[in-house]
Amino acid sequence: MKMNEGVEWAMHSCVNLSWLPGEAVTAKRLAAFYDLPTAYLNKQLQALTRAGILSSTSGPKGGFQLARDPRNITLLDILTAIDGADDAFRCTQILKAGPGADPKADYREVCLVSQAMRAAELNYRRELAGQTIADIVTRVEAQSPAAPENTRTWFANLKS
Amino acid sequence: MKMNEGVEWAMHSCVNLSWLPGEAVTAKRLAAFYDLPTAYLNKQLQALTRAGILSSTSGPKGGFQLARDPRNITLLDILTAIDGADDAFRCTQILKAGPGADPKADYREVCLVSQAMRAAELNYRRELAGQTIADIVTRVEAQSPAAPENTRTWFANLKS
DNA sequence: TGGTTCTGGATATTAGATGTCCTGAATAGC
DNA sequence: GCTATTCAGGACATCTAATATCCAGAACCA
Repeated sequence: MKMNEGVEWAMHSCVNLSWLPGEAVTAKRLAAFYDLPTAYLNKQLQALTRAGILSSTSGPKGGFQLARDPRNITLLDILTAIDGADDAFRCTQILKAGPGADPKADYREVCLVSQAMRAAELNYRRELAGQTIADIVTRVEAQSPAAPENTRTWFANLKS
Repeated sequence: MKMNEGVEWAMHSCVNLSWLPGEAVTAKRLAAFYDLPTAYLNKQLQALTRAGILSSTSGPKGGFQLARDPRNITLLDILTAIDGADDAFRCTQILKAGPGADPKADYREVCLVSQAMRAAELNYRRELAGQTIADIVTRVEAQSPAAPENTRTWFANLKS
């Protein structure tokens, strides 16, 4: 059970973009910031855009920026945009192959192993839905007060 | 983010074994019950054995059985045995590549994105640790009172 | 018009999950 | 002791998904 690395990239990208409001940042510059592969990060940013988390503009002076208030972007929003909405535990309904199975039953609903796993995962997602990018940003600024300004000057000084 | 299917197999196997106490059940018979590939299910049962959840005996009349009381086998025990103890979200410490990074810091601990994701996952695991095989069994028996007896007769009548 | 950037599809590469096979060790029954 | 059965575990094959690159097209600015 390993999560898409793009989730990590996307979350950090959103934190950085929250410090650059109203500014379009290109995928190349964001990739350079953390030394990530540009084209692949671009794919993640596209996914965030399709999900309505970022907005994008083409052409020179183009790039990505947050599409809405960081207080309204949850960690679950990002996880879902990058990794999809499917649960990690997938009930393959093995009970259906067992003796005494009801062929009409949907064991993804009925099976109690499946229910227990889904309940735990639902809780996990609920917890991520309660955490916003703004929450993270607040904590980062408390931990490293210079971070916002450092980020802004880094992006301002980056040539290419 | 997709979980190993073996987790599902292992949980259902443990439920079945709880209805056959003191009896050694071969991997072949367990596989036949749900029409699973024998050799591969055997690998999962071996993992459960290494984790101390099952005990195994070789030779004729050999097989697997629960190594301890179902009330003392949690869903987390099984998940960990099959899928390992690693978190799904792996902090790759991309902050380390960023400007102004502390080369000595362990960002798996410091990074606040990482912390938020780890906290949610810890909660998930805590919830699974609170659910035992005995809990599942109790619910299954409430839902399908005939299940234990049906399982026992099925295994008793199975020839090969 | 030319250069820049996002969009999205095609494709390559790699890692992990899934599944099979085989040898060896343990064990029960004869 | 001999044989058949079963687990233990490594080697290997296959398949799928993640990771990564590339390119043609559209949007956009100067």
